[in-house]
Amino acid sequence: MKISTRTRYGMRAILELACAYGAEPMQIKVIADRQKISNKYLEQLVAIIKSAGLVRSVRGPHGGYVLARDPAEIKLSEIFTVLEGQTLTVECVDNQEVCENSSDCITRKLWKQMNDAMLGVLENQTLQDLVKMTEKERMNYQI
Amino acid sequence: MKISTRTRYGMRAILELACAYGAEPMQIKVIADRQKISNKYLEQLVAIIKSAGLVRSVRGPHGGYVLARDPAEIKLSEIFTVLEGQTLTVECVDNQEVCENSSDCITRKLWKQMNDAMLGVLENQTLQDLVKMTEKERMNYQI
DNA sequence: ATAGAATACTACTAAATCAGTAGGAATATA
DNA sequence: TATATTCCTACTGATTTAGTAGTATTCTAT
Repeated sequence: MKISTRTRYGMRAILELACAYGAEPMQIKVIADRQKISNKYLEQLVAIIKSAGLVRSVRGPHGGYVLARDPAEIKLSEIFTVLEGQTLTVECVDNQEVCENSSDCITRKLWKQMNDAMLGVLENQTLQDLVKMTEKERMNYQI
Repeated sequence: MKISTRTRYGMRAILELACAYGAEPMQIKVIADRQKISNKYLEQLVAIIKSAGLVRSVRGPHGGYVLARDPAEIKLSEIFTVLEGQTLTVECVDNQEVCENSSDCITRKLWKQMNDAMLGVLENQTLQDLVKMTEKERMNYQI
């Protein structure tokens, strides 16, 4: 059970944009270089994030991408869902109807516990929290 | 991000064996029928569980499988790991060396939180807990 | 105007994984 | 010896993943 590269790259990319919130648009190329991600692949990932309304784009020279909302207003769960899909463990957790036994399935209760445990982590943090951690990390590095 | 069918089926199968702990060996066929799982596929899954030492087998007529240890002594994390693999979110969480940036990677901290959240669920429950829930569920049904 | 910088769009692909199916070998029981 | 069961291995179609590739579109600056 792994988080896809798509989600890992996408999260790193949007964190870059969150760190640059309020500044000039940032280009795919810049993010790709910094994060060591394939330029072309990242293009597609950012397109996904954009179509979800999390970032806006500016075309042409000096263009790039900017975060669409304040980092404090973007929960990590929202980003994760866009990139990885809604299901965190098993489909029947979100959608009882996919299995007729779901109402009294014991293992489903287990998957739901795991699901909710992850969801708690993602719901209780925003991009702003990651930005702060990034800044703190950079300070440590400088000292 | 989904838990594989392998893990879901395998967990249901071992729960059947846990419910039958102390009784006669239970055959693949019986489990497969009850859980509506392909017989042949389940054979392979139980083989995985067996090679991990969680169940023992008895060949020939009246044979089948029995849980190798008391259900209370088998943590759910052990079963999950055998079926799904060690990684719950991202490899670098268990294995820092797979990425040179892991030491100051902010997103890794996030994946680790999610990882630990799930692990907490799996570490703090044993098969015995699922057996009890199963019995309770059956009682509700009878009333 | 036009060159160039950037995003936007669409199609293709190699590799891996998943969820099985299939068939027969080995072993124990009655 | 017939039968019930596990054991072992090989194959397969479908899907997903992590890209690569090429071109079209849009905006800016000169």
